[in-house]
This record gives sequence, C-alpha cells and structure tokens, in this order.
Amino acid sequence: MKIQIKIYINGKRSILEVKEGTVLKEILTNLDSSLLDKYAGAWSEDRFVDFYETINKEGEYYLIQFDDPRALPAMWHTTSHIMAQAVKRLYNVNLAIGPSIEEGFYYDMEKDEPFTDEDLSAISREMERIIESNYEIEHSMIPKEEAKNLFSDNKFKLELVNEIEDDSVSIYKQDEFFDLCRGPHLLSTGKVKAFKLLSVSGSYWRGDEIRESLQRIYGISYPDNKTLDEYLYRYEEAKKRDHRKLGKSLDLFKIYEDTGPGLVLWHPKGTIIREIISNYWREEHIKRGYQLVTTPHIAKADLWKKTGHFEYYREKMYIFEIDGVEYVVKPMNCPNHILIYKNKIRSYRDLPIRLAELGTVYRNERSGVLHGMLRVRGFTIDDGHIFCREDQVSSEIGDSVDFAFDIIKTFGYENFVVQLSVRDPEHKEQYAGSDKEWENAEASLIKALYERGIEYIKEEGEAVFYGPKIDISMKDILGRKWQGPTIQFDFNLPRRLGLTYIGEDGKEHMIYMIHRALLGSMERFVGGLIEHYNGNFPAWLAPIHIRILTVTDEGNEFAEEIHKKLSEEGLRTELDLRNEQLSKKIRDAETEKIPYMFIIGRREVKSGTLSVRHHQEGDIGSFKLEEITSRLKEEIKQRR
RNA sequence: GCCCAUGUAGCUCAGUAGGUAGAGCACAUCCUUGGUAAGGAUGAGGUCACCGGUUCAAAUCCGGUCGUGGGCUCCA
Repeated sequence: MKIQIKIYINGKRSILEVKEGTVLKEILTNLDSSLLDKYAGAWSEDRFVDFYETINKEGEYYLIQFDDPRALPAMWHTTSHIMAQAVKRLYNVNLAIGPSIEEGFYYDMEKDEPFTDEDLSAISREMERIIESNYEIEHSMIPKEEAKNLFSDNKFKLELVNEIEDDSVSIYKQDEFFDLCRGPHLLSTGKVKAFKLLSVSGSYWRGDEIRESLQRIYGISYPDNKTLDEYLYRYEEAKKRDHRKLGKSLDLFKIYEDTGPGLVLWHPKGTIIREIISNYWREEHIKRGYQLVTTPHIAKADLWKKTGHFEYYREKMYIFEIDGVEYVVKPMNCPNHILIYKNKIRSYRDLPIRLAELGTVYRNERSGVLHGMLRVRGFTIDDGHIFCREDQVSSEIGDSVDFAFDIIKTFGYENFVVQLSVRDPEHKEQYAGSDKEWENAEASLIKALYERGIEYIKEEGEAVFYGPKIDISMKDILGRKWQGPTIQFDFNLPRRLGLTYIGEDGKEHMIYMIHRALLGSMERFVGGLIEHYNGNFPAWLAPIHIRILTVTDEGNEFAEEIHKKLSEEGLRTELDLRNEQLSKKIRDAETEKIPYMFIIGRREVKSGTLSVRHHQEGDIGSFKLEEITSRLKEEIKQRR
C-alpha cells in the first residue's frame, strides 16, 4: 500500500509517495543519497527518528543535522556502541546497558578487574580504529527466540529480551559487534568525529545494589572537534569552580572530620555571606506579609508520629531519649509551624497566615550521597508555610511565584527551568486530598505560570503524594541546573492534624496549606552560588569589600585613617601593611577575589586621593574617598 | 548503605625494590621601602587518618575502622 509522507529538508518540503514499510534510509537514498551524509536523522511528531525508521503511516519528517541538539543523543548512543565494541575486542566483559544520557553516554559492563586510566587510553585507541574503519551500522528486527540464542551467553541481555513484550526485538550491528538496542543510531561508525572517555565508576545492574556490581565508563562525543573542545572546556571550568575547592581557598567553610560528615562549619567569611542572604531574606519576607517564627531543633517523637513522618521518614531521623521520652532532631519545620497555627481558633478574617523561618534541620542522609555543601546532613531551610482559604489559593500561589523569581534573580540567575508536578491520572487513589482540592491546586499553579508567561514542563505522576508542586531550577553560566525554589500544596497534614478555620458561615473549614522554600537550603544555595559566581561575589555579598594596600610604609598612617573611615561607614575593609612589594599584595588580593583594592603610596598621601583597582577590571584610576565610597555603596545597595 | 579509588606539614603535592620523611606556597625572623598578579635569606612546622598484624625494621606489605572523591541509589 502506498502512503504519502512529507520530508522537510532545510525548510523545503518534498511530498513523496512511498510503499508502506519502507525504511527512511531507502527513501532518502532514492531522493538524494548525499542527504545521508548531511543529516543525522529526522524530527517527527516530537521525537527523533533515525534513518532506520520504518515508515508505516503518513507523517512529516524534518531532517536535522548532526549538530542539532535533538540529534546528539543518536551520536552518543552510537559512540557508546563503538566503545562497547572496543572494550569487547580488548577485554573479557559482559555488556549490560549503554544508553545516551543528558550529556554524553555510558556503558555498564561486568568485568573482574576495574578499568584503569591506561585501559581508557587503550579503549580510546581501539575506538579510533573502529571510527576510521567506518563500519556501516545495520538495523534489524529479529524474533525474540532468535535473540535469546544470540545473547545466550549474556544474562543481562537475556533478562532484557525476556522483558520485551513484542515478538521481535531490535538489533543494531556494526562489523562483528551487535547489540540489543532500541536506537536511535547514526548510519556508520565514521559519523562520530570527536569523542572523549571521561570517567570510570561503579554501578549496579538495574541500579540495584543487591544485584551484580558493574563498571561504568562515561564519555561524550560531538560531530566536530570544536564542539568537543567547548564541552571539555566547560567540564574543566566546572571542576575549577567546585565550591569545595573555592570554599577552602577563599576560607568560607569547612566540613571537619571531628564534627562529622555532612556537617558544615561556616567560617567567618562564609558566615558574612550567609548573614547577608539571611537578612535580605528576612526583610523581603516581612515586606510580603510573612510573620517570622523560631522553633527548636528537637521535639518529642510523638509530634512526628502525629504527622506521619515518624513512620515514613524514620530512617532519616535522629532519634534519642530524654528522661525516658523519645525525641527527634527535627528533619523539617512544618509541624512546629502547624502548632503555631493551631494555637488559636482561626477566623476566615485572619487568613492568609504566612509563617516563615530559617530553620535548621538534620536528616540522616546515606553516607554515599554526601557532597560538599550540596548534600549535607545538617542544613538550614528557608521554610515558609502559607495557610489560606480556597479563594485565596490563586493569589497566594501567584505571589509566591513572583517572590521566588525576585529572590533568585537578585543572585544573578537569568535562566530557569520550571517543572510542574501533578498526579498520575491513572492512580488518583494513591494521593492524599480530594479531587476538588487537586483540581483547584493544579489550576492555580497553571494559572500563575500562564499569567506570567512562564514556560514549564508538566510532569504527570511526579507529584508527591500529598500535593502538586512547582519546582524552579536555575541555570548557571555553564548551563548547569541548580535546584531552586519549590512551591508545594499539602493536603495531608491539614487532615492529619485538623487544620481548620471558622468560615463566614460559622462552620469549620479545611485549610489549604502551602509549603514553599525559595533558596532551598542555605548550604546548597550558597554552594551553588559559589560556583555560579566562581567565587567572584558581587560587592553586596563579598565577605570583604576593600583591601587597602600600601606601597611602602610611608602610606601606613593614611591607610589606617582610610580604613577607620570606611569601617565607620559599614564597609568591610582589610588593611595590608605588610612589608611586601605592591605587586605581591595585589596578587594576594586578586587571588582572594576581593572586589576593590585601594592603593596608597607617596602620591596618594600627598594628594589625599586613592588609586583604585577593581578585581576584574584592573586599575580604574584615582578617586576621592567620597567619590569611590558612594560608588561602592550604590553598588551594594543595588545588589549588583 | 554498596562498588571502585583515595587519605603524607595550614594548603597543593613528591616519596621510586619495606631501613623512623621531602618540595613549593602559607607562617616567623632578618634584609629589602619596592607603584598595579609572587624581591631575597634564614627558620619553625609532620606519632605519614586511626587501630591491629607481618617483620630485626612499616608512610611503604596485610586486615579492620574512620574520612574524602567518582558513581549507584534515595529524596515526605
């Protein structure tokens, strides 16, 4: 049977009559075989299809080139096969799975000895050979029974084959290598122009630690060397910006072995940053009608039994005993805020009530997941809880979204990814709350995003059981995503703890409760901020604003005078009167990423001015004290 | 928690076939008073993560513990 398909090549449309069941590759070969060299695959119905695609129905196919971000996963997947082929040629391994990932690919393999750096080099060399050989990649569908024979020596592949529901399975083959694989793939191994194997690590078959322990090699590839180099530059740059490294060299914080893993000690300079953020946070909350509260670090276990946390969250809680009574170190702040809400009978006139706290909590995270300040066991959440009526939900959500963006934009984040997590429509029964509540809540979340023209990704089934939520992540300069604000409904706690208010009708009504955190945790937020700014904090956040450097000791007296004046004006200043050369003092201040350096030598003493150097701009000229301080103060005020 | 790697002066790291440790930076003292990213000399500083074992002898070999890193996994 003939069907009609439309192929778009560089915006130009070709309408073709083809036989049903024809492979896209054949169609293109007939049309113009050079297309197979220029394009990587096609975009059709919101997904990437490779040229092995069998055309079974009418449709539109937009050919896309190798460097199109939508085509890169095919290249990565192909590179992972090339790598697996190379590994099979060199070692005795059992292949598990090797998908493309967000950036790059990996392959999990079972091998007795771990891979070394030398192994990686050898594998890379073999991969080069495979690429040079430019093996044609073939695709075929084979009966399941045949596949079982083909993979009879590989328990992993067999397990996968057995789980496939169709009668036939998809196989990709290049030279002697073949693999069970859904694709997509490129047409030949030579299409991969530049690749790099990045790291080796352990993993488990199916991510299950009870099952076979595997070895994973990660890699990346691109259609040209330039793009690969750009990626590698970003990769290296990210390593250099590591907040653990900068936290140490800038003396911001440290995790001490004596204190314990996942517990951060904020040094004086880190604490300045934290305090500035906290103060800003408090001011903004008060401005926006929040009431600040403070609640203790420990509470009776009974409280957590009432909320249900004790049952579900127990292994993450630190539990201990006082006078024979069980206590818990708080892993979250909400129960305490709820107690404050419940302390009085609330009228509909009192609502909304917004409570907020920079509340420090402790969670027993598994040792293997701890990571610098980004994943810790003790951290301060900027926790807020809104208690409101149904008719207030929409404006409260809208305000929270605005608030969230206002805050994070202040820290120089400009690109965001917004995710809306809603119920799994297939399993509505596993969620707390009524249909009506879910519908209202989702509608208000969507409305808030829509009215603000915010693009978002809707994830069905990603909501936690107690309510729908919006998660905002920030993208930093290197394009990395950082978890940011979250706004979540909670239909569970109000029910369990009986959170009500007295309505206009004199009756009790269930409250709507919204959890929201804007920074997330202070630790993770500042950790991310360190990497985002690469330690070059804008003046308002910089632990030290100015370092005063003297050229010789003739400047000491004047320098001390300036230092005193600046300190009196609330500017954070340090003096460097060491008997060192100016260039040395500059180097030290530059290394410490201090935004301003005031240089005082004989000339300045004589004229009463200051020679000013900016951390990132170099020498910016001579200024009168008032001139430069007002500039700096303005910069701080503007939070630039 | 699991797999793999790793743990030497405040920091970054060297230490090659087991014979009780080195460098650079930082620090201290002295010399140098030098104008926009490292002036010079001298010196102090380490129970080589911890515990145990093998050995005449352990930073080095073996076992265990703890920490850290890369992953897996988890995230009410």
